[in-house]
Amino acid sequence: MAEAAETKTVKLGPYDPVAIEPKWQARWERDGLYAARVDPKRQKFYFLTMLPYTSGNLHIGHWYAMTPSDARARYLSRKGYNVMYPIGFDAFGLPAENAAIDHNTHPMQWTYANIDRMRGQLRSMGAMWDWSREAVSSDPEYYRWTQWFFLQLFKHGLAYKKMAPVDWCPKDQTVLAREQVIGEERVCERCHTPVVKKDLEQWFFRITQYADEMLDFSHLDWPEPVRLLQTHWIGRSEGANVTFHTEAEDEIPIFTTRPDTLWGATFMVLAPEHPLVEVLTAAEQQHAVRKYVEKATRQTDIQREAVDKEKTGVFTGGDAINPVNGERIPVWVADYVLMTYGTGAIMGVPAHDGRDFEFARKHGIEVRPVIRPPEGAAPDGATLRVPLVIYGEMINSGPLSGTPQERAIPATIEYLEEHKLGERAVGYRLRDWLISRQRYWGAPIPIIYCPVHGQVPVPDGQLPVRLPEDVEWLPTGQSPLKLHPTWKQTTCPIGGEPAERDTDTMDTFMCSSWYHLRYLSPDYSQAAFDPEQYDYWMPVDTYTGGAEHATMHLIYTRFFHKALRDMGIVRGPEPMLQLRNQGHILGPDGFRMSKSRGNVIDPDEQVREYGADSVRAFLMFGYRWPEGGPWNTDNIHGVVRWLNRVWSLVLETGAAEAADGDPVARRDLTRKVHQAIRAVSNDLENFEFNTVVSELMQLTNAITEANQQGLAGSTEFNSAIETLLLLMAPATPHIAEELWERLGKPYSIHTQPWPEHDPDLAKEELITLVIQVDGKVRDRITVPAGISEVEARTQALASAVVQRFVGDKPPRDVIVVPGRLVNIVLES
RNA sequence: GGGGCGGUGGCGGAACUGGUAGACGCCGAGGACUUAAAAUCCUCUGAGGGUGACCUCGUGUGGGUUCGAGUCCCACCCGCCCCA
Repeated sequence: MAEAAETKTVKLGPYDPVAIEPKWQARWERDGLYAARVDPKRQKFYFLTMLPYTSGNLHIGHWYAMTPSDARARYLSRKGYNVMYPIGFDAFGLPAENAAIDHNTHPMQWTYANIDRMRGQLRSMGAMWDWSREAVSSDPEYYRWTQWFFLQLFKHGLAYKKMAPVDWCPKDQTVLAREQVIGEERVCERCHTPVVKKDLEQWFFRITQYADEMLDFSHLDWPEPVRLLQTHWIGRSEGANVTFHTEAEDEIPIFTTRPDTLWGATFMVLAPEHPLVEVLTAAEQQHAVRKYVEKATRQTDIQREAVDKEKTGVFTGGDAINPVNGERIPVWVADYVLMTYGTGAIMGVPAHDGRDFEFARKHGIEVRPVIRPPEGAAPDGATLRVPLVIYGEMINSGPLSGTPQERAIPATIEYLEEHKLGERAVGYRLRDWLISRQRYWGAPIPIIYCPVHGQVPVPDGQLPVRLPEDVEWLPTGQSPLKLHPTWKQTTCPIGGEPAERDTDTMDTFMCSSWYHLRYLSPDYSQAAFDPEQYDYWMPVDTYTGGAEHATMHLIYTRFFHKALRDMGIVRGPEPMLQLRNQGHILGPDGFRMSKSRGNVIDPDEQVREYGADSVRAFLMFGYRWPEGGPWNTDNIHGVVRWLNRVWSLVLETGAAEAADGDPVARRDLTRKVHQAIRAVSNDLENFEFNTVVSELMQLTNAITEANQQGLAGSTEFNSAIETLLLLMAPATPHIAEELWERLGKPYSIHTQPWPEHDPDLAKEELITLVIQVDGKVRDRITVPAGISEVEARTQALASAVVQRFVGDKPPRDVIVVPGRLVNIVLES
């Protein structure tokens, strides 16, 4: 008894998050509360959230992405899973160099200073990160393995070097992956400078080899929009490869999804960069073609493909032979055909393609319909006003005329194969992944060029190929490593000849394609990861991050996994089983936060002012997580008030003498508690964080009311308070721990089992039965929850209000929805 | 042009498989406490009308299905994203 009295001596005082939060953060870390260890007896859960780029300051957006994830990871841990929730830094990349230029420092210094600052900021969230698993992609012991993976891809024929026209950013002085060129204006995603084309020898990964497999999402619980985005990005299309010829027998291969329109080809178009342009151009067209090609290459990158753009082009003066009918058709050069897409040449079928139609009409080329619309007569090409982008019966198609719609494409392909003119083919929009970068701050490509042995991989024992620190890394268009006086000079690992290193670095998406593996064992030196850790933890069970990574990181990392799987390095069809995307927090003005706009919300300031728990709870409460929205300076007050109310409610009632109170009120309170357990659990499970907080607020309101009814000190009341704290702990870990301790409960609240709800206790005894007349609510009566349909009907008809509407006419129908409503139908 | 997502009070947002629209919170108004203010607490708060407990309207617009539609179907408008 004396002991009980002592535990109830509770210190009062104002809620001061700034005082309690760092204290608990330090304690949790000291105690290794969140260190995840392999434990075969327990069900593992690998919970991964996209790692931050080391941009210098954590953004409120990071909080928005990470703290609800953390709450869910905490919930799963309390449910009994052995949860691993790691964190690290995506530390290589262009912004480090650009910022270093601005700040007149070294990219490495800039990056590591940022990491230090960001570690502090991340700690202030009070998340359950296992810091012992931290990995930094710019550490030599990390990129050693990035390089090793590159070599594995190389050795398995998945990395190759080729000359290619690539997108070059003149400002950042580097090539970009196609994914990094954005918008109609085709600008660099970082600096928004229009990109230009350049021919360079570059390293590519054969991601296209996995195109088909990546269209299979059957192993994944990923959001439909991301799956669609990836499907469209991969862009599989079925059709045929057909080889046209020039009169000089040069081959012009094309890919078409509409082989059934081959007889309607009345011209061909080559991309300006197409090697045959020069060959085909007639003497009298030389000047015009050369001028056009020059102009096109210069503006290649600006709106070349835009649909609304005028279809410009020039005639080469040369002809090609249509293989199916031997007809000579003129070959044009036009910039609406891209060298990087397909084969860089197309057949022009103006009658049945929008862009070809526009081009033909503009340049006076014949339009010849070869497909009859399902209803109606054969159209006349001369008077056709819109292209017939349709499927139908083949006409004007030589031996295949009359082939019905369903047979048109297969029949044509059979014809092509039979006559050796072409064959069935599958085309993809997806291109191989260009990974070379002519910049400094990245992992060097571990290849040595030997005059005798050619491309020679750096032997594993010599990894990592370290990035030299003493370089002039300012952008010049050349790789900085190339300009270093000695770095590139080496000897051939095979024959010892003087040789040169590759001086490019790798796209940073390479680093982030496997970071989930480094988290398994960041200090492991025998391999990229410790197999024992892999066997236990992989695959990632839940992955959270922004949907904007759908066609980049999320495709690359799937490719990477599948490639490694085929090499026997990893197992399983996919690396990340469940994906959930959060939206974005905008500035209070509704625009994207940016320094130039001055609408950036600094999380540190918010934490100083309101405390981490309030910021966390507000970010969960104020938005639909997948959608996000503008930061709302007012709404956070509601959450702050709530936590203050919880604080004083718990502390004021914690010392209450044992009491009973009204039994009905006690049962009501218990019901609310069990309903809250059910709701909070469901919503954490389903990533519905806004209602998690609203349910916790409702439970707080119910307990406050119970307190006013004099229930404080009763078993039910104490249990309600305890449950409230247990349920709050994932969302607001610090205040929950602090109050838990002040109530004399055992450390730590974060290792307490998650409460289970009892369905019987959660069940309502009385319900409000809605009574409608002709679908309009006319009355509400309170009835026992288990009321029979007959009884519900009787009581509804007896309602005085209803009587007024019903009168003496017998109702046409009465619909009873058990537990919900009765609808009395009078009219038909 | 194609595809995706969304449109609910002054605001953020709730609403289970079609069944009480607006939970929870913000803002606002009134009141209590205070010398006063802040904080806190209480009441009200979709619109219109009858001045409490009554009716009408109301989930982007127009149609439809249904006893009943925010929810399902068709057409359209607007916003955001992706692709051309």
